Amino acid sequence: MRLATWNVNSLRARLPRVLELLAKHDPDVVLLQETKVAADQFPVGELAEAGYEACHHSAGQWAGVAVLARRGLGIADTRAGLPGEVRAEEARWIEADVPGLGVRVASAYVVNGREVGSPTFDEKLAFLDAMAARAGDVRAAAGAPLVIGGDFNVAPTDADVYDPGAFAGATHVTAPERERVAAILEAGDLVDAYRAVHPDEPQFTWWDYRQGHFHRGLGMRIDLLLVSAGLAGRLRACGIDRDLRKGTKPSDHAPLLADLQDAT
DNA sequence: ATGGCCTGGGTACCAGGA
Repeated sequence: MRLATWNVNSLRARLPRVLELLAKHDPDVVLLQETKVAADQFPVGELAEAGYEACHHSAGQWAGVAVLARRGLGIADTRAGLPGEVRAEEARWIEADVPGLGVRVASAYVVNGREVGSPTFDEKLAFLDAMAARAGDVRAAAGAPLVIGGDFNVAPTDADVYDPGAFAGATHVTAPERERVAAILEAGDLVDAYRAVHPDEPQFTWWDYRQGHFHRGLGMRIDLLLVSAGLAGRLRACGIDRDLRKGTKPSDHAPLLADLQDAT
Protein backbone atom coordinates (compact mmCIF):
# COMPACT_ATOMS: atom_id res chain seq x y z
CA MET A 1 0.00 0.00 0.00
CA ARG A 2 1.06 3.53 -0.64
CA LEU A 3 0.30 6.25 1.90
CA ALA A 4 0.78 9.99 1.55
CA THR A 5 0.44 13.00 3.82
CA TRP A 6 0.40 16.59 2.63
CA ASN A 7 -0.29 19.99 4.09
CA VAL A 8 -1.83 21.60 1.03
CA ASN A 9 -2.41 25.14 2.38
CA SER A 10 -5.93 25.35 0.91
CA LEU A 11 -7.42 22.36 -0.88
CA ARG A 12 -9.34 24.50 -3.36
CA ALA A 13 -6.28 26.57 -4.29
CA ARG A 14 -4.24 23.37 -4.48
CA LEU A 15 -6.72 21.04 -6.16
CA PRO A 16 -4.75 20.85 -9.45
CA ARG A 17 -1.63 19.88 -7.50
CA VAL A 18 -3.54 17.32 -5.43
CA LEU A 19 -4.91 15.76 -8.61
CA GLU A 20 -1.31 15.77 -9.90
CA LEU A 21 -0.22 13.86 -6.79
CA LEU A 22 -2.99 11.30 -7.26
CA ALA A 23 -2.15 10.75 -10.94
CA LYS A 24 1.61 10.66 -10.39
CA HIS A 25 1.83 8.43 -7.34
CA ASP A 26 -1.46 6.52 -7.36
CA PRO A 27 -1.60 6.45 -3.56
CA ASP A 28 -4.12 4.31 -1.71
CA VAL A 29 -4.61 6.86 1.04
CA VAL A 30 -3.82 10.56 1.23
CA LEU A 31 -3.96 12.47 4.51
CA LEU A 32 -4.50 16.18 3.94
CA GLN A 33 -4.04 19.14 6.25
CA GLU A 34 -4.84 22.84 6.07
CA THR A 35 -7.66 22.22 3.64
CA LYS A 36 -9.03 25.69 4.55
CA VAL A 37 -12.40 24.89 3.06
CA ALA A 38 -15.97 25.03 4.32
CA ALA A 39 -17.65 21.64 4.59
CA ASP A 40 -20.11 22.43 1.80
CA GLN A 41 -17.26 23.57 -0.45
CA PHE A 42 -15.17 20.39 -0.09
CA PRO A 43 -14.41 19.19 -3.63
CA VAL A 44 -16.10 15.82 -3.31
CA GLY A 45 -17.01 15.65 -7.00
CA GLU A 46 -13.56 16.44 -8.37
CA LEU A 47 -11.96 13.87 -6.07
CA ALA A 48 -14.56 11.26 -6.99
CA GLU A 49 -13.77 11.84 -10.66
CA ALA A 50 -10.16 11.10 -9.79
CA GLY A 51 -11.25 7.87 -8.12
CA TYR A 52 -11.12 8.84 -4.46
CA GLU A 53 -13.60 8.90 -1.61
CA ALA A 54 -13.07 11.32 1.24
CA CYS A 55 -13.99 12.04 4.78
CA HIS A 56 -13.14 15.43 6.19
CA HIS A 57 -13.31 17.71 9.17
CA SER A 58 -13.70 21.21 7.82
CA ALA A 59 -13.90 24.56 9.58
CA GLY A 60 -13.96 27.13 6.80
CA GLN A 61 -11.00 29.36 6.17
CA TRP A 62 -8.62 27.93 8.79
CA ALA A 63 -7.11 24.50 9.36
CA GLY A 64 -9.22 21.55 8.22
CA VAL A 65 -8.13 17.93 7.70
CA ALA A 66 -9.21 15.12 5.40
CA VAL A 67 -8.62 11.49 4.49
CA LEU A 68 -8.78 10.39 0.86
CA ALA A 69 -9.01 6.68 0.04
CA ARG A 70 -9.00 5.08 -3.35
CA ARG A 71 -12.55 4.10 -4.24
CA GLY A 72 -13.24 0.52 -3.25
CA LEU A 73 -10.98 0.49 -0.19
CA GLY A 74 -13.69 2.00 1.94
CA ILE A 75 -13.82 4.55 4.72
CA ALA A 76 -15.49 3.46 7.96
CA ASP A 77 -15.81 4.35 11.63
CA THR A 78 -14.92 7.98 10.99
CA ARG A 79 -14.09 10.09 14.00
CA ALA A 80 -13.58 13.87 13.79
CA GLY A 81 -11.85 15.73 16.57
CA LEU A 82 -9.58 14.63 19.35
CA PRO A 83 -10.63 14.11 22.97
CA GLY A 84 -8.81 16.66 25.10
CA GLU A 85 -7.98 19.19 22.41
CA VAL A 86 -8.48 22.79 23.51
CA ARG A 87 -10.25 24.07 20.41
CA ALA A 88 -12.13 21.25 18.76
CA GLU A 89 -13.83 23.72 16.43
CA GLU A 90 -10.53 24.28 14.64
CA ALA A 91 -10.80 20.93 12.82
CA ARG A 92 -7.31 19.53 13.29
CA TRP A 93 -7.90 15.78 13.55
CA ILE A 94 -9.83 13.13 11.66
CA GLU A 95 -9.41 9.38 11.71
CA ALA A 96 -11.05 6.46 9.95
CA ASP A 97 -10.68 2.79 9.20
CA VAL A 98 -9.71 1.88 5.65
CA PRO A 99 -11.06 -1.68 5.56
CA GLY A 100 -9.53 -2.58 2.21
CA LEU A 101 -6.07 -1.95 3.63
CA GLY A 102 -6.67 -3.24 7.14
CA VAL A 103 -5.43 -0.04 8.76
CA ARG A 104 -6.81 2.85 10.75
CA VAL A 105 -5.51 6.23 9.62
CA ALA A 106 -5.51 9.68 11.16
CA SER A 107 -4.79 13.05 9.60
CA ALA A 108 -3.43 15.58 12.08
CA TYR A 109 -2.76 19.29 11.82
CA VAL A 110 -0.97 20.26 15.01
CA VAL A 111 -1.44 23.77 16.40
CA ASN A 112 1.37 26.03 15.19
CA GLY A 113 2.22 27.55 18.55
CA ARG A 114 3.49 30.86 17.15
CA GLU A 115 5.75 31.85 20.05
CA VAL A 116 7.21 29.87 22.91
CA GLY A 117 5.30 30.69 26.05
CA SER A 118 2.26 32.13 24.26
CA PRO A 119 -1.23 30.80 25.05
CA THR A 120 -1.34 29.05 21.68
CA PHE A 121 2.00 27.38 22.45
CA ASP A 122 0.37 25.83 25.52
CA GLU A 123 -2.52 24.75 23.30
CA LYS A 124 0.00 23.14 20.97
CA LEU A 125 1.49 21.12 23.82
CA ALA A 126 -2.02 20.14 24.93
CA PHE A 127 -2.86 19.03 21.40
CA LEU A 128 0.26 16.87 21.25
CA ASP A 129 -0.68 15.41 24.66
CA ALA A 130 -4.15 14.64 23.34
CA MET A 131 -2.61 12.89 20.32
CA ALA A 132 -0.51 10.72 22.61
CA ALA A 133 -3.55 9.82 24.68
CA ARG A 134 -5.53 8.95 21.57
CA ALA A 135 -2.66 6.90 20.11
CA GLY A 136 -2.54 4.98 23.38
CA ASP A 137 -6.28 4.40 23.33
CA VAL A 138 -6.25 3.12 19.75
CA ARG A 139 -3.35 0.82 20.61
CA ALA A 140 -5.19 -0.48 23.68
CA ALA A 141 -8.30 -1.13 21.62
CA ALA A 142 -6.19 -3.55 19.59
CA GLY A 143 -8.06 -2.97 16.36
CA ALA A 144 -6.45 -2.36 13.01
CA PRO A 145 -2.87 -1.01 13.11
CA LEU A 146 -2.68 2.76 13.22
CA VAL A 147 -1.11 5.29 10.90
CA ILE A 148 -0.93 8.93 11.99
CA GLY A 149 0.15 11.33 9.30
CA GLY A 150 0.22 15.04 9.26
CA ASP A 151 1.79 18.37 9.91
CA PHE A 152 3.19 18.02 13.41
CA ASN A 153 4.69 21.51 13.43
CA VAL A 154 7.62 19.99 15.29
CA ALA A 155 11.03 19.05 13.88
CA PRO A 156 11.80 15.88 15.86
CA THR A 157 15.57 16.44 16.07
CA ASP A 158 18.20 18.99 15.06
CA ALA A 159 18.85 16.85 11.98
CA ASP A 160 15.40 17.88 10.80
CA VAL A 161 16.15 21.59 10.42
CA TYR A 162 18.54 23.28 8.01
CA ASP A 163 20.32 25.18 10.76
CA PRO A 164 19.52 24.48 14.40
CA GLY A 165 21.13 27.78 15.33
CA ALA A 166 18.61 29.68 13.23
CA PHE A 167 15.80 28.34 15.41
CA ALA A 168 17.22 29.13 18.83
CA GLY A 169 14.33 30.14 21.04
CA ALA A 170 11.76 29.43 18.34
CA THR A 171 8.88 27.01 18.28
CA HIS A 172 9.04 23.67 16.42
CA VAL A 173 12.39 22.66 17.95
CA THR A 174 11.93 23.03 21.71
CA ALA A 175 12.39 20.19 24.16
CA PRO A 176 8.73 20.24 25.34
CA GLU A 177 7.51 19.85 21.76
CA ARG A 178 10.02 17.13 20.90
CA GLU A 179 9.34 15.24 24.12
CA ARG A 180 5.67 15.19 23.24
CA VAL A 181 6.28 13.83 19.73
CA ALA A 182 8.40 11.11 21.33
CA ALA A 183 5.54 10.45 23.76
CA ILE A 184 3.14 9.94 20.84
CA LEU A 185 5.51 7.34 19.37
CA GLU A 186 5.79 5.67 22.75
CA ALA A 187 2.09 5.69 23.59
CA GLY A 188 1.01 4.35 20.22
CA ASP A 189 3.98 2.02 19.67
CA LEU A 190 4.57 3.94 16.47
CA VAL A 191 7.58 4.43 14.20
CA ASP A 192 8.61 7.59 12.30
CA ALA A 193 8.47 6.04 8.82
CA TYR A 194 10.85 8.47 7.15
CA ARG A 195 13.52 8.00 9.82
CA ALA A 196 13.05 4.23 9.82
CA VAL A 197 13.92 4.14 6.12
CA HIS A 198 16.49 6.96 6.16
CA PRO A 199 18.22 6.95 9.56
CA ASP A 200 20.61 9.81 8.78
CA GLU A 201 19.64 11.61 5.59
CA PRO A 202 18.38 15.15 6.24
CA GLN A 203 15.35 15.99 4.17
CA PHE A 204 12.65 18.56 4.60
CA THR A 205 8.91 18.74 4.03
CA TRP A 206 8.40 22.48 4.50
CA TRP A 207 10.15 25.58 3.21
CA ASP A 208 9.10 29.17 3.82
CA TYR A 209 7.63 30.81 0.73
CA ARG A 210 9.80 33.84 1.36
CA GLN A 211 13.39 34.67 0.47
CA GLY A 212 13.85 31.76 -1.90
CA HIS A 213 14.14 29.38 1.02
CA PHE A 214 13.10 26.41 -1.09
CA HIS A 215 15.77 26.72 -3.74
CA ARG A 216 18.32 27.56 -1.05
CA GLY A 217 17.51 24.33 0.77
CA LEU A 218 16.35 26.08 3.93
CA GLY A 219 13.58 23.86 5.26
CA MET A 220 12.37 21.70 8.10
CA ARG A 221 11.03 18.16 8.41
CA ILE A 222 7.82 18.79 10.28
CA ASP A 223 5.42 16.51 8.39
CA LEU A 224 5.52 12.92 9.59
CA LEU A 225 4.02 9.53 8.87
CA LEU A 226 3.91 7.45 12.04
CA VAL A 227 3.07 3.79 11.55
CA SER A 228 2.35 1.07 14.09
CA ALA A 229 5.42 -0.98 14.93
CA GLY A 230 3.56 -3.91 13.46
CA LEU A 231 3.51 -2.16 10.10
CA ALA A 232 7.08 -0.89 10.24
CA GLY A 233 8.54 -4.19 9.08
CA ARG A 234 6.53 -3.83 5.90
CA LEU A 235 8.03 -0.41 5.05
CA ARG A 236 9.76 -0.57 1.67
CA ALA A 237 10.21 3.10 0.88
CA CYS A 238 9.51 6.50 2.31
CA GLY A 239 10.27 9.78 0.64
CA ILE A 240 9.39 13.39 -0.01
CA ASP A 241 8.36 14.53 -3.48
CA ARG A 242 10.12 17.89 -3.76
CA ASP A 243 8.86 18.28 -7.33
CA LEU A 244 5.40 19.03 -5.96
CA ARG A 245 6.91 21.96 -4.03
CA LYS A 246 7.90 23.40 -7.44
CA GLY A 247 5.87 24.68 -10.36
CA THR A 248 2.57 26.49 -10.44
CA LYS A 249 1.03 27.55 -7.14
CA PRO A 250 2.78 25.07 -4.86
CA SER A 251 1.95 24.54 -1.22
CA ASP A 252 4.76 25.53 1.15
CA HIS A 253 4.87 21.83 2.13
CA ALA A 254 5.88 18.88 -0.05
CA PRO A 255 4.04 15.56 0.24
CA LEU A 256 5.57 12.68 2.18
CA LEU A 257 4.91 9.19 0.83
CA ALA A 258 5.47 5.68 2.18
CA ASP A 259 5.24 2.29 0.52
CA LEU A 260 4.41 -0.76 2.60
CA GLN A 261 4.48 -4.34 1.41
CA ASP A 262 1.05 -5.93 1.31
CA ALA A 263 0.07 -8.04 4.30
CA THR A 264 0.63 -11.73 3.70
C1' DA B 1 15.70 47.38 9.66
C1' DT B 2 13.24 41.15 11.30
C1' DG B 3 10.63 42.33 6.16
C1' DG B 4 10.48 39.56 2.09
C1' DC B 5 5.24 35.09 0.59
C1' DC B 6 0.71 32.93 0.31
C1' DT B 7 -4.18 31.90 1.84
C1' DG B 8 -9.24 33.34 2.49
C1' DG B 9 -12.32 36.92 3.27
C1' DG B 10 -13.76 40.53 0.84
C1' DT B 11 -12.44 44.30 -2.06
C1' DA B 12 -8.33 47.40 2.10
C1' DC B 13 -5.91 45.18 4.51
C1' DC B 14 -5.75 41.65 8.20
C1' DA B 15 -5.08 37.13 10.63
C1' DG B 16 -2.54 33.12 10.35
C1' DG B 17 1.00 30.43 8.92
C1' DA B 18 6.10 28.08 10.92
